[in-house]
Amino acid sequence: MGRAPCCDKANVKKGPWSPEEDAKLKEYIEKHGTGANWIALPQKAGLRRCGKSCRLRWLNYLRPNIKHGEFSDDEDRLICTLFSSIGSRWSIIAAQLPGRTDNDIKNYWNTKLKKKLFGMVPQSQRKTHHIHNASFSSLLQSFSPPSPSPSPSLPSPSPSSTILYNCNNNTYHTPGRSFPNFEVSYSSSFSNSSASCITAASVLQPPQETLLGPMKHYQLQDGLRKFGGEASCSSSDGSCSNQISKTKELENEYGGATGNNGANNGDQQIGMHSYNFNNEADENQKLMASNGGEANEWSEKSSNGLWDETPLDYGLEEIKQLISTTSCNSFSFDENKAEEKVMYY
DNA sequence: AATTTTTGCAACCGCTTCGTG
DNA sequence: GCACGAAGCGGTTGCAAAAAT
Repeated sequence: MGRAPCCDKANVKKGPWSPEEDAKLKEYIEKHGTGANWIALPQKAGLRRCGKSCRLRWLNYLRPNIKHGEFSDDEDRLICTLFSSIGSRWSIIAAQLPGRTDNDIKNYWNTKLKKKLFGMVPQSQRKTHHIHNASFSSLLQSFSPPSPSPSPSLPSPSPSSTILYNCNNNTYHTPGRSFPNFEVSYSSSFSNSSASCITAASVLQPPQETLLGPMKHYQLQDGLRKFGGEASCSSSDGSCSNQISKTKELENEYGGATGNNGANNGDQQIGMHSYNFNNEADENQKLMASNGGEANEWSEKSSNGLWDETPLDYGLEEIKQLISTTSCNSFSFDENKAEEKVMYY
């Protein structure tokens, strides 16, 4: 037995709204409000539409003070900061951007901002990713989760070693050490060894209970799927799931939670991506050898991938500027604004 | 000029959360 | 505490317009 439909599908119009329908809906809501009942509204307003559809049309398009068009740099930064803090919780992000809807921001992120931030890497340059040591560290910091800071006992990447990324379980590690409490989606850089060549790198929240709170899995992974395929996906069918555990209060996600911060998986490794912080080929070779050649396996796989986009010119400084202008740590969730939005509905 | 591909975004779908009895 | 229905939310889809070939 399936779920009861929210409306009579057979008698409901779908697809784009006509100006007449818009006018009817607007007029009705301006006169009567929503009556806190979207299901009953279309009938009262004389519309052959599903209540959900009416709600969406009103919220995303018809209600007053909706802002359309270009996002400002400030808005970009705010979106990035919030995204790096709370993930793809668009309604919360939208509450911080007056006049913007969650749908708008979601679309903007998926179609433009993500590309701006992460750029794309040509297929020919996907084998070994040489990342400038300091730059990568900076980037890790940019994406690191909000306060409280990770425990000093939480393993962190060695700044001068190679990192192997295991796309099967989304962990990374250096030889002899693994870091199951962090996730790194693959990053990309170019043969140019300058510090500004990184276009994509992100540290994701720990995939399991940690000192920072419950498991979270930011949608950055999903974002990267388009650019690189399998490496950014965690599930076996290639899909990328949003594993952010929803709790009633955001601070529960970040504050105070205790958990397992040291339970690593030993040294089991299935290296798929390799990152050479020192840009030293021989070091990387050693690593590959010590890893049973699995880094090579990845190289072969990736070279077959469809990754022919042109990299965007987003250097580290720009990313840092973009993200760190509003520090993650200084971000605070404004419950009042979110509440305002809810009440406006 | 015609066709194909890409992009942007409105709208839909279905799951989760919330409120109420 | 449970069941149910409505609202909220985020991922995905479909399609028109723009860009590329």
